[in-house]
Amino acid sequence: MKTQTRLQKPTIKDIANACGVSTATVSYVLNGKSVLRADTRERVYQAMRDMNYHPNALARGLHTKTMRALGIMLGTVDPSEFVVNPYTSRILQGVVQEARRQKFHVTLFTDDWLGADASGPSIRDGRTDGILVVAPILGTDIMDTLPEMQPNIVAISAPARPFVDIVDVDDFAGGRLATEHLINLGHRRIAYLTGNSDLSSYQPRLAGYLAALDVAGIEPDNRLIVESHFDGSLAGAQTKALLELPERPTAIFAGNDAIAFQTVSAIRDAGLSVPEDVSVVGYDDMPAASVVTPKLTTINQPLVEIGVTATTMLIERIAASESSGGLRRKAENVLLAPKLVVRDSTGPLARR
Amino acid sequence: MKTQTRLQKPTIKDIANACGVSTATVSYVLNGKSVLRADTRERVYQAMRDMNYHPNALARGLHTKTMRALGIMLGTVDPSEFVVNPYTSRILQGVVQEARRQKFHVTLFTDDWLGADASGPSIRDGRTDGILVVAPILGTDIMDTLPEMQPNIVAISAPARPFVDIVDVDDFAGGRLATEHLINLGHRRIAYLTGNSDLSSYQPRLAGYLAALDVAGIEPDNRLIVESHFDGSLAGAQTKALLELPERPTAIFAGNDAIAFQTVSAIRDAGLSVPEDVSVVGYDDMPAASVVTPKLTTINQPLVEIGVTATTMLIERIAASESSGGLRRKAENVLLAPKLVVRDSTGPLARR
DNA sequence: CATGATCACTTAAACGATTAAGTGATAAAC
DNA sequence: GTTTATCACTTAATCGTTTAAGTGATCATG
Repeated sequence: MKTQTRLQKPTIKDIANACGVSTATVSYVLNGKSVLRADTRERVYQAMRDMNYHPNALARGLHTKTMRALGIMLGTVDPSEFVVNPYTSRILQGVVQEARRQKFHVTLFTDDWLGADASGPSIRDGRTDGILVVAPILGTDIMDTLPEMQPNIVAISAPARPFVDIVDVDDFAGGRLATEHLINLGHRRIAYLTGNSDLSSYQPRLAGYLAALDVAGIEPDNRLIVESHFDGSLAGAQTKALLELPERPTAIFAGNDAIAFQTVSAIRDAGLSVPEDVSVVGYDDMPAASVVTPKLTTINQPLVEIGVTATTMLIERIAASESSGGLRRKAENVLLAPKLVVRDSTGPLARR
Repeated sequence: MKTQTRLQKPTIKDIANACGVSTATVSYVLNGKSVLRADTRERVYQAMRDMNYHPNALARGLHTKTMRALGIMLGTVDPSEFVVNPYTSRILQGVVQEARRQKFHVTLFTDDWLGADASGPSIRDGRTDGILVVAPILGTDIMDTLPEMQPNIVAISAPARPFVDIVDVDDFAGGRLATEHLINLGHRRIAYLTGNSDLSSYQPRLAGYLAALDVAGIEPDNRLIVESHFDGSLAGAQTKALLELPERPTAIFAGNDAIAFQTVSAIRDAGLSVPEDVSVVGYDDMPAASVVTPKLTTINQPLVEIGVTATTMLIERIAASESSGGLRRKAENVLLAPKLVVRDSTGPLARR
């Protein structure tokens, strides 16, 4: 039984036997933590190459308690959608980019996260050193339960919590930026087709919109503030309704580009043109925004940068917890600024 | 030193001690593989809840040699781009979707894959049960070296290899489909702005284009076959050149939608219109294709389905290798059919 | 020439699970 | 009343590493 042909992967023991040294020695050449004679080292390397040996990450991780891997918790209801969602996929791009630079792998958790009980198994099972929580839907309690399961957490686009680092784009600034732009063009009746109210971006963007109006001395009109949906499905009908108001808006601030596209279509369907009759500003600066006609004025969010920043912070946190033996660091809170991208869908208020 | 306060995560031993049973018993309640008295089981569950215990996946995986995790090898040069690449990101969506259904996690490997030596460490270090190789660039040798490092492999959009399952879209059919459509509209001078020749889709699509011409009795014209780049950067100038030919093409088959967008722009810049003067068909059916003017006729690839299929096959393969003790299965080869999506950028040949 | 350093390793105890084999008690069978 | 089966566990080996502590040889020191 002992002399069966070696079909199994070789272990450190096989290498040690082949070289006539102990497993400890092999481990030391692997990790370079001890002084070894050059010829021993070379002999071991040679055996590794000959036998096509690669260390087992589980055995190593079991002992060292580090895997050089980050976990990503997909905050959306359907995690597979997360990957193509233009918003989250660019964040993910930043994450992978920075993780790669620092030689970390990235694991997408596929568990169901709804309900505190269900959450947790895989985020603390040792396969990752820390986790990134991306845009959890509002109303879930994961942000309360997670930090005590896994201290190495950085959240993106999430409500603030003690002991959890947060990275987010400044939604207030974004809402204000878009609205100010329209005000500067002379518009005063500015409608706002908001995004979903169950996302954390809802409140601050609305506040930014209202703040801009306030500074300009414009009284907000509740009929001009309509809760739309980020998938754009509601925007057509809602725009139609807005245009049929006694005093119709001369500008529409759309909660994202998908809404903006539908808004533009609806405006045209109503026999009006963009931006001559109605200006439209979007949000997100998706690739399609620069390719449609008219090219969309929109708010660009530094999404890749968010991913990079969050990843940098998480890896820092992991390093800190390794050296400090798990002392809780106080939370950091980073807000990145969105940028206004002026294209062709906005123009000065037409004199009548 | 032994009586320090328990700040560490509890282990199976802690649970066993707390309940006055052996660790084996705790393990059995965890895995339900042995008959236990109901009250013992309940006592153990209670302790787990009280102490907030979760099993360590590394320790478990070390013994069982399975992690319920899939690895993804990003075949592109820059893996972070992979995530937003409209092609690969939809495949990834299918992968995550199916992995989630079967309760597998998905790990994005961030290693450098260029060069046979560099490749390999993490794909066989035990952290995943199998790997998916997505669209490796042609000319790399990973497809030769990988299978012997990790038998559980399924490749997407990769050149065929013994013992490696391949899932791909039928590029020949796609090239023929697009060309036939133009031929059916009466076109005979049909240019082809190909994609990058270093990708495996190049040859079969070109063959499909030529086959369609051949069936229609059209002599291929080398001046009409131009190697472009998938990022669209070359297409503008190349289209301009095509339009300046003595007998200019009446239709252009673009290697992908990005190329098609630039082609349409260039046609307009030349004072011509789409589809009246020149028909354009794209490839990929990106989201933007249905949003531009004119809406783009294009070839839709079942990308999500590719991801799902590949993942299903990989998980089957993993299950098979677990039960058969690593016997090599013969390779399967699945080709999925692309679909023609007719929109507004193609029209019948104008009578002159 | 005993003492201490230094070198180049080896020994052996972890890490946190799983699981085949063993055990003692009770119940059923003959 | 001995044997056998069943139940409900426990014992102990194992998975493949890491690493603190130990060891024997060689060399320099006072």
